[in-house]
Amino acid sequence: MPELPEVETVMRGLQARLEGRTIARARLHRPDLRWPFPAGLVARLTGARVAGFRRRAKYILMRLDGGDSVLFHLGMSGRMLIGPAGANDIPLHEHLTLETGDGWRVGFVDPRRFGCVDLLPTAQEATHRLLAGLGPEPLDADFTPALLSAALAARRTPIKAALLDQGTVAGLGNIYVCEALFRAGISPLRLAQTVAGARAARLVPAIRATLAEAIAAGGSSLRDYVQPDGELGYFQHDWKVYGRAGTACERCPGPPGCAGVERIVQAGRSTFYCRRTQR
DNA sequence: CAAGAATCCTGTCAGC
DNA sequence: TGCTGACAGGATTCTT
Repeated sequence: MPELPEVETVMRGLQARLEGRTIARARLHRPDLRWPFPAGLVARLTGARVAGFRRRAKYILMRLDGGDSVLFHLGMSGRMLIGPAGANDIPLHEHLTLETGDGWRVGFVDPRRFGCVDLLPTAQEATHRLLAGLGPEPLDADFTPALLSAALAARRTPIKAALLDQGTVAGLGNIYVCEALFRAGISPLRLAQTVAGARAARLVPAIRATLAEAIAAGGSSLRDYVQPDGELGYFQHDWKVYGRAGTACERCPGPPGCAGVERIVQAGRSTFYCRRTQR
């Protein structure tokens, strides 16, 4: 589920609870998620002070005093739950539990186990195997129409697939790609290399605005990014096309001119779009 | 090489 | 109410 805005919001929630605190206790409840947990993870976490956080694409990096970073990826179903420390029972599918010196508990829950956790020297974040190949951050100033069209110039795949490729631009997933293409008025079926010039000039701000609005919604709807049940980061969204097949497209007058939002399948994944306004 | 398919895993929901 | 099959927001790895 989590794409860039959700990951950003989860990270801010972790920041509020963990930054500057000491991890008094760390527990693993199984040996692996997508890959084995790194050797020495629990030992390194225990007693460590959390120096800060950053996000890169859909990865959360928790920096520890002493120069190591813990990398988290939430996969499809990963969640962070917080609550008071002390309870010894482990919620279903909670695989890693942290407890802070000031009495908070953070649990990493991931039923499908597509997520991952790694431990690396902070100085090597940029060259880590999972981070090295990532494209530009879409909210950074260097993500420009010129940069995007250069990245797309040789791509003979639909723009939908090219934007899902984390090497083109980092952090978009199926939902935000659909939403950004709708906002930009670009068909998901369009060949990636033809997204240049005016189309690239529309797409970059569309991606930025779609993500920024979602992050803002997360920040305003949750106090300290925590839901009442202790879940970090998730919030209600108002999609324009995602999951809305068969409903009216808000930009169109309706039938017979427009069939409304349609669902198609591209590379095995659902795409939602309006064929009248997205060209 | 690039692009599409298969794959990991569990939960949920629609339909019978 | 159970059962079955389709599907889910990711990203690597395998095939073509």
